[in-house]
Formats: sequence, structure tokens, C-alpha cells
Amino acid sequence: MAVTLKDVAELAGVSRSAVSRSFTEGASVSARTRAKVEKAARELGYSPNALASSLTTGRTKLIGLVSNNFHNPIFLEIFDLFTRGLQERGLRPLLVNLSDETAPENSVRMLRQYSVDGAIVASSTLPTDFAPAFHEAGIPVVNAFGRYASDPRVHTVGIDNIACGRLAVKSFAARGYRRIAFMGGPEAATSTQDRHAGFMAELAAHPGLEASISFAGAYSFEAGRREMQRLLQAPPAEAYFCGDDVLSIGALSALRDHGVSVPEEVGVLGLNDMEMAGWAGIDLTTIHQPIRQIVTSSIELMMAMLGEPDRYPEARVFPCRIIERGTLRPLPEAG
Amino acid sequence: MAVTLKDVAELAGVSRSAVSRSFTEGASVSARTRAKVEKAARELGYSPNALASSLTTGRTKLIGLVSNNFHNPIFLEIFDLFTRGLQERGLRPLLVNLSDETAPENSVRMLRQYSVDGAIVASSTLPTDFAPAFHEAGIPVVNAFGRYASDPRVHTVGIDNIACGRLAVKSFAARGYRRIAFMGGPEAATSTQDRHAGFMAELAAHPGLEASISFAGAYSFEAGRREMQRLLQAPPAEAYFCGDDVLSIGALSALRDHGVSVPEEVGVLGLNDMEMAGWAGIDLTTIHQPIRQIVTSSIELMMAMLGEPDRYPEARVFPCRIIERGTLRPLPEAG
DNA sequence: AGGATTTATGCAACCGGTTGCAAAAAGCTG
DNA sequence: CAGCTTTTTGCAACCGGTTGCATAAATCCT
Repeated sequence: MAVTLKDVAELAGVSRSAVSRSFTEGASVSARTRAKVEKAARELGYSPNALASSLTTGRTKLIGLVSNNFHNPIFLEIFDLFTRGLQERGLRPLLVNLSDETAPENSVRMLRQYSVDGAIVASSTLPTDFAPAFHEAGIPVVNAFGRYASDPRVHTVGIDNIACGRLAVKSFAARGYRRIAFMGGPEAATSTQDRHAGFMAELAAHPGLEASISFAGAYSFEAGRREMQRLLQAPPAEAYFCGDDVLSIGALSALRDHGVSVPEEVGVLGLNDMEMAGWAGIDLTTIHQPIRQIVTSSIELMMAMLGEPDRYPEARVFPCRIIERGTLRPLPEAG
Repeated sequence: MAVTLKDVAELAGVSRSAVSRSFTEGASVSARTRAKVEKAARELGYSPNALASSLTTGRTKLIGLVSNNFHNPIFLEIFDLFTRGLQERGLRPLLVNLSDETAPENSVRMLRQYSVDGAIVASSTLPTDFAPAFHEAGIPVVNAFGRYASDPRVHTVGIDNIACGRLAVKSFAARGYRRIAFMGGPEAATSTQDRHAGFMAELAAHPGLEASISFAGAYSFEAGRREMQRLLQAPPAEAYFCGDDVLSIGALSALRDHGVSVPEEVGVLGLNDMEMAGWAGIDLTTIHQPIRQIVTSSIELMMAMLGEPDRYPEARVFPCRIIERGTLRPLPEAG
């Protein structure tokens, strides 16, 4: 059924090597033979078998795209950017869903069996040992959206979650909120840990502020809603920095049901700036995470590692900024 | 770097064939050699190269997961189900993002180069010639969420969108709505075309009803919101059947901003029953699309085709039902 | 035109596995 | 224990490509 190199060679009346070379950029072939080969290939509908050639070249152009975040809509945006970006550069994403995995061994084995050229771990909730495990197995790895300095052996691209925690406190202070709160995502997620740490650190610099801390079980609407309902049994804080946007939206829904006015009585600050945050009716003030830049940079880093496998590991950090919308009091007019 | 069959064979003191057979289910190897081989393999950390073996076996266990719906959150749920389902059966999803493609040639070539065993086309908005093009290229294909009878050459799994259109009208009639409306997604999407056709067909059976028709440009929040804003410049209908949930949510947001009460003044019926439809504050009455069943069935069908490539094509249709929530008047009490 | 260079081509080995076949080893029977 | 059957094993060819090397063809130069 499948048409191979040999078929083309026979039809074109040349050797198999000639055909192979005709399909290789910059190989030594005369224009005349290449033309003959291309004609024959077109007639037969031939296209080279990427997997077979990977055997000798050692490159499959397969990149493992590894994640466990299949319930947070922002990851659909992220997958969209990753798949397009990889495709544009001639790479193919092999999607690995780690939702049920707790240890990296299986994934490592799988990625090796398919000889991926590299793996992009896109998650902020995966146990920290996954990305390093890939690295130790000799698979070039970029940890996107991971903790940026957790392990200097692994390339990391993302935001400084500690700085985000500080930014939240600073912003609350600047807007005149005094009783503020941190409502994190899952305590095991490094993103939540770091935002919490930053929040506490900055808090220390603002003696006038009073803070309370709690954690929702997941980055999800339901978790945010439930947690806020729980918090509303006591008098709430004046402003909440929530784990991420979807959590914030859950919290907002609880506040609304409880008849609390936002941002007059209670302010809410999210993180991510997913598309939905801008929807009319949600209008969430949030810290923008530059996912486009993170994805592009992760892919560039991966490309660089393909050419230079022992490249010295680096962390790339992108700044975040607050997108002003309707769930936080405005900043007082300057001057 | 990589450890191969040969290394294991040497360490175990057997031939390469023996090693290969030890890793093949049901091959002819004595327990003793298999033990030796397994020991050696464990010591070296060997795992067989799936791509190399695919050369002779003709099976890569790679399945192209092809879609262009990277902006509708329900597709994140769908990708989650597909990736998990495929992984559980030892298959690997190669994700193909067709957002920028208009013709199938490139994708066909790409899927062939990577010798995928099959392709699952998961989209309701792709031009109808994509799935058949894969089929004609000799790639087993299942069209999930596609038009169920558009082309008998291609296996199809999904819902009967015509029946959904009828269901909407019947349901409106049963709830006493008289001036009803269809607000479709993109006119080029087969799903919208079929829902429209069903809507019109059922309408003919209800002489008392009056209907108006319009189309939003995309299955998106913004499109739904804009279209509803436009419609609100004239007196609106009493009930809208919207293209899908995310479109409905956009429409709801426009209605709310316009001070229209839902469902008292205007009813809204969505389609999909994505997770978000159930969120408090949205509470969308919608037609449930059984995505879990569709995904499972698509994968089973794919597995069946791998064993029997010339399997006679079939369409699998799953029934939809209305999930009662808060955006449509209740049905009158029976009896 | 003749020799020196450069460019093109084919051969054959190899990438990491699988598999048909024939020979060797083991098991069975009486 | 001989003779027959069954199981296990290794050899060698093959899957669809790539590539180093030696040779053949083309080009350049005086």
C-alpha cells in the first residue's frame, strides 16, 4: 500500500540514495536528478517516512507535551498556542495527560519508547520531581508554568509567583484595603505556595495591614465558590487575592449569592487573565500572566536545546501586571 | 546513550531475536531465557523503541487527534477524555491543530509521514471534506462530533443535530412559548446547519408558532453577546435556541445588561451542557450532549478499525436530553 | 586537449527492531 | 534408549530510510 523510497528510485531510474538526498536540504544532488526524483515522487504520491528516517538521524521531531491541567479553561488557550507554535517549527506534539499519574516513571518510559526529541511540561500543579525526572532520563525538558527556581537543573519558563504575591499585597495597600486575604489554590501546588510566600513577605512590609489565609482544594469554580461560602460565615475580609481566575469566578459567584457588593464591600483579585475574565458580567480585575510569551519562549528554548543538548539550564521569568477591571476599587488618582 | 536490543542480548548472553521475543506477548521463549533477558534489561534500563518496531510491524500506536476547536472550553473536557481513553488502551495521541488550515492536504501528508495508525477528527466546525480525505489516504478515521450522515464512507460518532433542533422547538412549544427564535453558530458549521434544519422541520408541525432565525459568527461568548445585542434593538422573541452553551452565555450577558429578566421575559436554551453551564450564576438550561459516551465510543470504533481496516462504515448516534436549569420556564405540571 | 578539481552518484553498511525458517534442544512414548 | 514430536533458539533477511566512502562524471584551467 504505502509507497517507499525504493518505488520512487525505480520509477526515476536512480539509486535509493539519490532519492533520499533529493529530499534532504543541502545534500549533494544535481538539479537534473532531483527533478527526475520529484517528478516520480509526485506521480506516486510519495512522502518520506519520518519515523524510519528518525532511526538513523536520531531525531523524531516529536515533542512530548505533558500536562495534568485538563480542567482549567486557560489550558485550552495554552494548548492552542503550544500546538500551533510547535507545528510552525516543524515539530509534532505528542500529548501526554498526567491526570492520573503520581510518579514520573511511566511517563519517562513512554517518552523514551517514542523517542521524543524533548518534552515540555506545562503545569503548575505537577509534583516538582516530574520535570527533573525527564531531564535525568536524558530527555531535553522545558518546564513551562513551573516554579522558576525550584531546580536549577531544569529549564524553566514562567512568572515569578512570589512577585505576584507581593504585587497583590502592594496593590491592595495602594487602594486602601486594610483587612486583606489570601485564598490560595491547592496547597500542594508550587504556584500557590510561592504566591503565598510572596504575600506574607510583602505583608511584613505593611504594618498597617491585617491578613487572613486560606486554601481552596483545587483551581476550580466549585472550589472557589465553596471556600468563599465558608469564609462568608464570618465577616469577610475587604479584599481577596484568589489562586487563579477560575477560583475567583467561583468566589464571585458566592459573594453575589450572599448579596455582597463587589468591589464596594469586598474586592477580588484573580490571576491569569484568561479570556473569560474579560467577559461582561465577570469583569474580573486580575494579574495578567503573559501566556503567549511564556509559550513562545518555551518553544524557542526547546529548539535551542535540540541543537545543544547540554545547554546550561536557565530560568526565564516574565513580568506580570494587573489588568484593571471591575472587581477591585480603583487606585486613588495620582497627584 | 540509548540502550538497545543488542546491548541487552550481549549482557544476557542470548541472540537479539531472543530479546525481541521476550518482549513480545505470546512469543516462543522459554521461561528461563525470558528471565535472563528481563534481568539484563532491568540492569541496563532498557525499554524497546516503539518507532523502530513499527517499521516491521506496521503499527505505531500513534493516533492523530485532529481538531480546530481550541476556543470552546468544552473541547478541553473532550481532549481530557480522549487522551485518557487512548492512553488507557496503549495508544498515543498526536495532537494536530487545524485552526489555520483550510485544505486537508497538509494534514494528510503529515499524518502519513508519522505513520499514524488512525486519526480521530474531533470537530463540528471543520469543512466536511477533512475526514473523508484521511479515509481516502488510507488512514482509518473516526469523525467525532461530526455530521452523522454526511458521508457514509466515514465512521461517525455524535449526536443527531437535526433531532436537537426539533427537540428545541418541541420543548419551547410544550412550555408555552409562541414567538421563538433560532440563534445559530457559524453558518458554515454542519452542526448549526443541521440544528437549523431540524428547527425548521419541527416548526412546520406547530402552526401556532412564529419563528425568527439568525446566526452568530462563531461559537463564542463575544459572538453570542453581540448577536443578542443586535437582536435587542427590536423587541426580542420569547425564547432562543442558541448554537451552543458558550454562545448562550454570551447571549445571557447581553440580556442581563439590557435589563431583560430570564426566564420570565426571555428564555434561553443552550446545547452541550459543558461544565460551566451548571455554574451558579449561569445556570443554563441546555441540551446535554453526551460527550463521555461519544468519546468512549469513538475510541472503541477506532480500536475495531485497527483490527479490521475495511470495516463497513457506520454512524453512531447518541440521544440528547434537556437539562432543566434556570433559563427556560418550567414545563407545565403533568396531569 | 589533457590534467587537476569539483561535483554527483551508487554501493553497502547501518539505525533498532521483527520474523520465517531450519537446526538444536527438550520432552514424550513404548 | 531409540525414534518421534514439540518447543526453543539463532541466523539472516527485512522494514524504510541515511550516510561514509570510493568511483564516475562534469567542470575548470592553462
